[in-house]
Amino acid sequence: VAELSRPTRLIDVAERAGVSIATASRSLAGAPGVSPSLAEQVRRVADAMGYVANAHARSLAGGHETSVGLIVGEIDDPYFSEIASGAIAAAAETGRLVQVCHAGDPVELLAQIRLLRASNVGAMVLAGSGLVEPSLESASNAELDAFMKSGGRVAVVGRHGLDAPAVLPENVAGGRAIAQHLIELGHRRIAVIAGPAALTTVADRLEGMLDVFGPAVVSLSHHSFNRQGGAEGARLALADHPEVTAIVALSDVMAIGALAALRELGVQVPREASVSGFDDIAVAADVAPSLTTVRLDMAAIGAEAIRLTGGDTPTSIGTGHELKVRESTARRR
Amino acid sequence: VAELSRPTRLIDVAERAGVSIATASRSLAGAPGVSPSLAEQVRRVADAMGYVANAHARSLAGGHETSVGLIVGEIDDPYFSEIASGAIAAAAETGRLVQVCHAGDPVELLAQIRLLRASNVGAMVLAGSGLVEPSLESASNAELDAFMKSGGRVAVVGRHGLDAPAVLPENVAGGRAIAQHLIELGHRRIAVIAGPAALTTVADRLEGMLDVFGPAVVSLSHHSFNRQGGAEGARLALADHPEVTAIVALSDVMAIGALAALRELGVQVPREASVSGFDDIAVAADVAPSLTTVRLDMAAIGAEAIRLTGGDTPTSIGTGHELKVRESTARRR
DNA sequence: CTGAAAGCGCTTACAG
DNA sequence: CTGAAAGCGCTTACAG
Repeated sequence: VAELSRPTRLIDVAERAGVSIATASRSLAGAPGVSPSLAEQVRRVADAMGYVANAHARSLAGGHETSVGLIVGEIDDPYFSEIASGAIAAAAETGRLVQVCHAGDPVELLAQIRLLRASNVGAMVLAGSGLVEPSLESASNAELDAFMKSGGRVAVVGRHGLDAPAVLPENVAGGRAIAQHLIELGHRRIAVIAGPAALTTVADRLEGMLDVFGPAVVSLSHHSFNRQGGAEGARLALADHPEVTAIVALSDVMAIGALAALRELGVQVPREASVSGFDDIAVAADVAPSLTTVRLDMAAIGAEAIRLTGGDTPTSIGTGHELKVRESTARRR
Repeated sequence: VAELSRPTRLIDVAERAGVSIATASRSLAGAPGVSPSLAEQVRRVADAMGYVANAHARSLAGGHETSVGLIVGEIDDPYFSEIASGAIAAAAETGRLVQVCHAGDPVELLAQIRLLRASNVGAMVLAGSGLVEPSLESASNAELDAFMKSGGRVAVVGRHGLDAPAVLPENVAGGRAIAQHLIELGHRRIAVIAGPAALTTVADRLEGMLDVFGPAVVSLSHHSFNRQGGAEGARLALADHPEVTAIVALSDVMAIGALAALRELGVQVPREASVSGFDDIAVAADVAPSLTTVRLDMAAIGAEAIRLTGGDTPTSIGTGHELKVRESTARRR
């Protein structure tokens, strides 16, 4: 097939097909103004030559973008890798490629948005959480606004201070559901282990929980949104409040860290303390004990976000949630 | 900062700095032939304007590539997401962006390589396994060869039939290590649950294991390289060979599936049967029971692969392995 | 050391 | 319906 030392160009296809590059371009784009039979023939030639348009030239010339940028906190985190998986699959459906970037703070975020913009992606998806304090987002939002004004499409996951279509995970309702579950099990001395207070995701989940828990929360602390943070939170909570009967983590990954800490401390779950998570990452059902959590379906969230960058539905959509009761929570003894 | 509705261009910077675009280009590239003070001034202006070069124009004009393609099986799989995480971080060190693609079979692989090539990435990393049967790789290898001939850099993870620098996970040695461990624990009736026989990764891990196990293997079956495949394998193995005392999965994800199946069947691990995995994904320590496995350090593998696309070390490198003994394996009773 | 100009591979008005 | 030509934003020989 490809014996050439450089990719086949449009002009190669045009020559072989005996047409101008303008006609070749139109034929391959399916643009009007070419006789159907000629277009078909050009397409056949292009196929046979394994031709794929140079994305840079196409982009520079003002054609359609084939690449979309996806900004996550850490692809390593199952929450984000499941979103990315859904996004990559959805993008592939329309022949688009996904550029994945890490951005853990506002400075990195701004840098990545600029890089993505310079890379001339057609769209960007912000999968990371929005920030509670708007001023911290202002620089990156200005850059995104400029991107959108120049025709770029943006979609966000969660509550951002940005006028862009959004996929809204049901964080408040999910928080309420998990809290309800624990209250029904009789728990009244509860420790909440939260992620960074700066994130809207954390604020929303917390809001739903505190709504239901009310005074049952005896301890609330903020930690990194990872395994380590969860372990730390669990140790601190139990040290300061040994009377706690349930530990509520704001993500599954944190809950898994909490579970590990409790194991080390010799605290039996759920006999001596219930533990719950949030997200329902794939492995939540396989840890010990299996984790009671709120399912968000991150793959669907990622796929929807990609679709929002394609269509002309500038609205926001939710994606549901579902309480998953497993072994890590039990009636208070 | 950016009030414009379109990104700042080189010509904007040049005008503001009072120089030609040629001089501006050289200044920003750090190319020789510009007086240091002028270059410094241009850089200051560019910074102040938040200028980032249009990657497409740069690429078309023959400048350096800033994007690298990473082809994985499924980003959702922790094995690959950990590789991707290391790769993205390493690429960011040199200001490069990573395009992540899914390719589950030779046809998809060929399509993704072409798309990546058309997208004019400067380098590609094949993170998925090579294939035992060379003819199945020939089409994609031809495309990769053409890419390399035209100056593209390629690095692969694992044993591929391709003349490119490679990061070689120690699959054979790792297989031997885990097998040794089980033999030392006294197991002599062992079921091996492997991934697809078509993959060199599977062939290599198997080779190391069978070397040591010899006739102790009473059952060997191939399944999908995922949780489902592991569960299926465990059920089949126990149904056909109830005398088995150890189940060896060829990846942690498969082992987690096996653990789930055994739980459903009421088989106690490790009391009634030992179970081992391979890879040491992050969650291996947190499942129930925690998983004995071989640690490969995928993040390091991903980072090394990216580095191989940058340097001029066209060699192959290994990245070590380490037996991690946890709760899922025990002495035969 | 600096600049004018060609060219990368496309797409899209503009002519015919 | 088809083609010649301009132009996207850069980089890099080629002049000076």
